[in-house]
Amino acid sequence: MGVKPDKKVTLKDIAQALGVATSTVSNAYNRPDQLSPELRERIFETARRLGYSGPDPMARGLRRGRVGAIGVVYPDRLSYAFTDPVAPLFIQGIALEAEQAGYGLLLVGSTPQEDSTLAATASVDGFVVQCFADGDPLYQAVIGRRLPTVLVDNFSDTPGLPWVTVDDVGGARAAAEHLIALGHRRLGIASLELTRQSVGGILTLEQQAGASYGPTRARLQGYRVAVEAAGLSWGRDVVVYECPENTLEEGRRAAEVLLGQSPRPTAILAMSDQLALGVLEHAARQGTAVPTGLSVVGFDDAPIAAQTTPSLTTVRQDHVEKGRRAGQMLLALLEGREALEPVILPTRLVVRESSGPPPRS
Amino acid sequence: MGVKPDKKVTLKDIAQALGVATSTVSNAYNRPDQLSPELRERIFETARRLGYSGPDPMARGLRRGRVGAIGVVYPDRLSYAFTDPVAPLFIQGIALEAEQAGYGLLLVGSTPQEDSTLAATASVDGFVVQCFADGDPLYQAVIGRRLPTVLVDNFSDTPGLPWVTVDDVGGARAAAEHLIALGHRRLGIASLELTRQSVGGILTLEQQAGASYGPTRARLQGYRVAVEAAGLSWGRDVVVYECPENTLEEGRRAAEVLLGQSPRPTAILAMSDQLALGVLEHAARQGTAVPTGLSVVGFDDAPIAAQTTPSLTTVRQDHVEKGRRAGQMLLALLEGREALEPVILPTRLVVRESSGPPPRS
DNA sequence: CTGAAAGCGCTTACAG
DNA sequence: CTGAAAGCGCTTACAG
Repeated sequence: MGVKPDKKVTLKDIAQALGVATSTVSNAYNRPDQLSPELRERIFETARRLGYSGPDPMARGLRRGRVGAIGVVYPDRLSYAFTDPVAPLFIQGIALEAEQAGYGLLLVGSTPQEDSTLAATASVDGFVVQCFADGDPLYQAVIGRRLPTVLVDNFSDTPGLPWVTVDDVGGARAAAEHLIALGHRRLGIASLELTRQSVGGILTLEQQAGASYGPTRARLQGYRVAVEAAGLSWGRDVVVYECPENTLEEGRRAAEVLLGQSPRPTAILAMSDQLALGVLEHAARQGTAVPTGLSVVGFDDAPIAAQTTPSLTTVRQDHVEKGRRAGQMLLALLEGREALEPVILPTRLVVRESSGPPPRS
Repeated sequence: MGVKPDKKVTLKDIAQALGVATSTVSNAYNRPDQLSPELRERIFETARRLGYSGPDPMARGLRRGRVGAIGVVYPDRLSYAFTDPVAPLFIQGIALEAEQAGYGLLLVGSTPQEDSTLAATASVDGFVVQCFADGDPLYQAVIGRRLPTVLVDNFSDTPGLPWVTVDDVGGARAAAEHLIALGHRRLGIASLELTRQSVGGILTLEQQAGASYGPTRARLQGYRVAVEAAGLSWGRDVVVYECPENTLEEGRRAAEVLLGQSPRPTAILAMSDQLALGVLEHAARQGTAVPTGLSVVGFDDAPIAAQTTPSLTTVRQDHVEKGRRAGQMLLALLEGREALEPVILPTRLVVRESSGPPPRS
């Protein structure tokens, strides 16, 4: 340490040392116009000398009812958040707005102990909450705080809070339509989690109906609309595999299982680029050429999607913008401005090299 | 909103409603063993009914002298942090430790207004500070807080605080030695910033001597040791181009300028993978084959380095581990345990496809 | 321009 | 097991 003082120096100490009232010292920091520049400088000088680092943030926060921090809540362990290449983009978007307004970002996730104390005890002025499953205790803890809160990504039980989401249904539909238009008649889906703590595997129709995560549910629906509009049977021509985690490994496993089905799918729709990259990896290892032997379509348009070989056909959503909008909505609430209207951001199919006609057979 | 109560419900309200002392209500939340389970349940029941969401974090923080948050300070605008593919890994490392101990992560950067108020007013128990240039006001503001603080990445003026860094000198040296061993005699360096708010460009020897950022200085030194050990002249055989930002675009520009020198370098050492990827892009656009026409070596071993075509030869450092160690050191301080010793993490050259012998000429 | 006083919402010895 | 009291460090009307 070395710098840690023996006892905390407070505003009061400065006031005493100078023989002025504490309110005057407070004013020196918060209302420069309320005292002479000379006195103000003497106060700062004394503060420096005594090692006073300015008003204590917690005491000030308590008094003012504002700390200057936005809570960004991740539905899982925080360390997992950074496994996903698009999570940083979303946070960047929030940061863009927060830094303008002078707010910091408090990242909150679940703890290994599975309690939700962090959300219950986080010193923040409001929350941005992303993609929770119904009944998640962490989510309940956040809502229980009754702070200004913005919901991101298709919540199923939105309690009247402002929200921003993306057109998951439309994006998924466009992805499936693209493959069907190319001639594919047998599709595999590498799905994100449907419910909390799912174990993964091939899903029955009944299990699919129980999807609790908003984006997952919406994307399944979008795929299905396209499939049925083309006269195909969702139950017979499509296999859905649920990945218990959004990782490369699970993407590989999904590909392995899906390609082991018979009849074999000629294309795989992945609900994230992360999963799609795993599918590409599996294909490369198996010597399956993409797109001639297998078509792959992702979701997100992560920066890496354009850089892989082959580059990835995917559904683009603007994660930075999603974060910005959420930040704007929350700041409007925090600053007492008029609440912003909910927003549905567009998605857009980006066709690259990983999709093509199915192999002739 | 909808959920915002008219007036804040406090612990006192619960106590009054039940006719017990406030301390009893407080105990219900903090010391379950201090009262009967029945009374405790009645208290929670009343809290639910009145819409009390538990003890106010700020008041509790003020009283206890602890908020449960670690400040992670980024030397620039926070939104830039997520431009770098390795920043999330570092944060992930800190998160891994913080979530174990029940701490949240408060991300703090500079604000567009260039003041350092956020660092001065952030409600945190301690700081992890990464890579500041000498005299940066944001850094001064953090140090001025006199909170437990851990320094990451080669600080030049370390005021006796615990720190973790990596062997930048050794890594850079290994990278340069690798190229020299392959036969390269003329090197270009795509450098990270040397000082705050630098404008970039080719650097004179004198300018190089003024490097203020620790890692930049250390890597320049490492490259130089290798160059001079091989009997080459640092001033004559090496061109250093400073990139004012760590982005793909600046990497492209660096390549453009460096390859415009005469004699032309046959290899480029980039101080980050991000810059190296920019160099690769420029080469691809110019039709310069890598590694046959140009060798490129990065720094970091970001996840994407293995995925590019050609894959990137680079210096590996473990960003997650760096974050973990910083987190461990800070937590040791916060929890009053014995301070951990400073750590220098190893770096290691990872040879991939982007480096080879120079073209014959 | 300056100062005395109240109070933000809680926790913690301490006494019973 | 329960309660009265002090105080964490500050800001904000308010009076002068």
